[in-house]
Amino acid sequence: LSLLTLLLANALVVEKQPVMSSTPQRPLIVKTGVRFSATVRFLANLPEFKGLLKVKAVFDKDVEEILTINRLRQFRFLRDVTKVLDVDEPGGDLVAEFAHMSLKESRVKRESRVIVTEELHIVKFVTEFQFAGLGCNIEASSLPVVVVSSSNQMPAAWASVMWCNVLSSSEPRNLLLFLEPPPLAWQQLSQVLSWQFLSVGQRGLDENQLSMLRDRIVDAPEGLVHWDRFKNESTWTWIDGILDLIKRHLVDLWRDGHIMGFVSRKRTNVLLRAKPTGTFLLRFSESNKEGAITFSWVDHAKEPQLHAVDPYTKDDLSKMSMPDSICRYSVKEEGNPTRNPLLYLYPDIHRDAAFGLSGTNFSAQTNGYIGRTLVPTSVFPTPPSSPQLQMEVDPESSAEEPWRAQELFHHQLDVPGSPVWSPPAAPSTEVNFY
Amino acid sequence: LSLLTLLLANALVVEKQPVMSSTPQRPLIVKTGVRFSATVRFLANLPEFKGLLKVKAVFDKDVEEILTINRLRQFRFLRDVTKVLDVDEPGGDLVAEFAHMSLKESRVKRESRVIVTEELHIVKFVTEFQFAGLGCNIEASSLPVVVVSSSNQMPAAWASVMWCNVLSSSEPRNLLLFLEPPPLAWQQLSQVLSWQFLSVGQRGLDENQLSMLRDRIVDAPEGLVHWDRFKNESTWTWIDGILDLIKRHLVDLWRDGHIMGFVSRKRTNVLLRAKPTGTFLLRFSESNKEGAITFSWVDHAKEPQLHAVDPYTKDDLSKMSMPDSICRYSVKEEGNPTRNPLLYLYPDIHRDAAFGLSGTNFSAQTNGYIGRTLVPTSVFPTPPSSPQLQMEVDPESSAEEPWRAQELFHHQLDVPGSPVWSPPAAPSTEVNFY
DNA sequence: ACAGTTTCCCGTAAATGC
DNA sequence: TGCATTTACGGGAAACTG
Repeated sequence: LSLLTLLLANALVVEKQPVMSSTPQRPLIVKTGVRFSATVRFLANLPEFKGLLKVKAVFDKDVEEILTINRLRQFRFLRDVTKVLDVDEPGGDLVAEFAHMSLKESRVKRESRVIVTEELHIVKFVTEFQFAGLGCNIEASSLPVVVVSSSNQMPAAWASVMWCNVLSSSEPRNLLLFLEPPPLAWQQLSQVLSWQFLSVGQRGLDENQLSMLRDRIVDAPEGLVHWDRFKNESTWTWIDGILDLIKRHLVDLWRDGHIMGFVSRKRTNVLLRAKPTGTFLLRFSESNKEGAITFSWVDHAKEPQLHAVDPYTKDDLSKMSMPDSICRYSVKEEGNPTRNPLLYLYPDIHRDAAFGLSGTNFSAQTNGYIGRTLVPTSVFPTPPSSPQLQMEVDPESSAEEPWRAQELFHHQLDVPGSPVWSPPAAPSTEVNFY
Repeated sequence: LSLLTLLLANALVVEKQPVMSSTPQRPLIVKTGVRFSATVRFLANLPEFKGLLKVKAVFDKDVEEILTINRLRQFRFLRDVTKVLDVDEPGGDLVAEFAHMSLKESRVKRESRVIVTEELHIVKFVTEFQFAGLGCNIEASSLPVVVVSSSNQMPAAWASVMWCNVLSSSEPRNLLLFLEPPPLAWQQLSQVLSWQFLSVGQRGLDENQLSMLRDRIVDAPEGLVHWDRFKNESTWTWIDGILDLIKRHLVDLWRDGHIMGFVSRKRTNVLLRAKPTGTFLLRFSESNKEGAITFSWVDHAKEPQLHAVDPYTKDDLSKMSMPDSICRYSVKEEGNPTRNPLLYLYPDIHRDAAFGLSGTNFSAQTNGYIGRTLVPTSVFPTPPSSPQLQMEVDPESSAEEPWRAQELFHHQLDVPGSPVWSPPAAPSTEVNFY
């Protein structure tokens, strides 16, 4: 009998994914009061057990030892907690699908050294099996679960899940991981980060992007990243804000590799300086707390000169999409007609080839009304009037004469090759979470 | 004893208002699962009853006769349904405050000829009073209550409440009012409508506005408005959309009387035609299903000519406020510098006096980044230019071909005196960027 | 007072019911 | 199938709680 028990214990497998999210991007985080689902699959294909195996979900079973050290929050299921294993399709496995699970916190005094998004919980599925008068219990366990009560906890929860998943390959499962969170090698962390971008934006991070992130995140010479440092505002919160920005507004551009994104200001200057006037690139703001993206362009009017527009946040992009913001961008200099200084996406893609003449342009009169459009506009100070503006505007350049446009045209023909940064061929590096 | 009963019955008064809304604009509508509060006050100041009167809230008490005709939805309270009358402040009345009431629908088969937002319900507060071994019951009743389950039912619910409130002064309370809803005299309805605007926007409707509404709403010569007509899309739904627009984006402008709003296109033309070029007014779109607002202006360039911009919906106004949209509005005519054609708010208030140089203007460079602003722009076709070009003038024309830039440049120098449009005396009529 | 955490609730989208 | 009505839940803000 004990042999049978072991066999069955290894035969139960738990699949768990959030309901409502067709692309399960952020699994293993459960929000109280929001339903989720789990499927338990009996791997040994023994249809003769059909109807005999009743599975029950139990939250945080057998973690008493944890509660003596850390008094974590306790939760209970609201409904739907037992199912009978049954064949899904003819000849298929025995499965039980828990479709409408939902957690509610049991109000007990919490007393823990870790914050709630560092609490790791477990959902166990227990089978009680009656056979020839003898009973035995079989269990299957979910991956560690982070329970949140509000979506404002999602970024922190997601950080925990990432950290956990990286460590699970090397360490035995440890629900008290965050009491003494081990550091991660950059090599490991970078892969998980890249996978985030792949998951959210259908494209991972390339060498150059990872290199910039490494410079920003890793300070220790050994190449380790510590949990406290990773979790702080200028690391994960910053990256998560960018992921959010991509998810909401930039999926297409990111997927197509039109966003260099993680590139320092210094390197931006180096790259663009070697290019003709009007070459620009997109990069994420390094200072902005919430995700933000800006474009920088080069102007060789007299001497090489670099400009960057005030970064766009999600609020800005909800007013006008990035392609529109680029294609309609206007610079106004006193005495000159407005113009769009953005001509070539680095290295040498024509602006409209990359960003299209997207969306609605000026609409004609409709129904007797005059159409209108918002035009993103920057005003450039005119040379004589701006001595106090210490910024990057070269007071001499100012593009007032028509010959300058000729120069632009000349540059356009004179496009050299040699892309310093080339988009990766296909999203490659990935970490499998399932 | 029966005398005492009567006395007490008249002495109970119910105050009812939604929690969470400091200005109780839309009361007597309760949403399932959302808490509301009610205060029951015992008018006869008899502190000796303190602690003896227990009040219980009952939903739809004694409306059995209604259920035989109309099988309405049934609801029950989730919690907090009994309170003991107590003195609030020293020497004050006896009151009971039901602070956390909330309704849940009891699932029974509904079978009614009216839609759910026409169902009228009642909350009764019942007192059981024990005195010298004798008991008597005292009741107090709320005003009719409309119960909704989602905020998408609020406009319809609000229509019912308005209709009800007008009729309650002339008719006895009738929970089956909407089986045969009586028509309303315009005189009555108009007052309620005006009060809505007062409540939402701190200013009621004036004679002219009401007159326009009357023309639109009342068709019967007797001056009656019928419920079915009022409730339809082009009446209440339209008005409610405008109320919503005011509440979200236009409170200040409405309060200050800068929005004429309800004025026909024809009358707009008459008013503006008699005014100098650049005079404009704000009116609500009559065709747009959701609330929308437009501005019309007059131009005496050659012959008197009226223009109106494509109306702004709440989506548009969430991208840029109305004052900003007005103060930064730009018209682009080929060969001319852009200009703002809006000079004087009807009758003769200078634009900036009414709408200020509101909000953030073009910000200079911040943190090394170049500031940017959205400029609402319309392109006007120029008479002589090719007829098929009358729309779709690319605003940027990005100076890619030198001859084209020269042409633009030439045009710019060749600015004719623009006799059509004369600048006003006060600060610059140009779009102010700083 | 304050930070961490949860609850509340609008508005939209999806699901449900008839 | 379509419409009426309810449920689901993300996200922002208020409320809670030590």
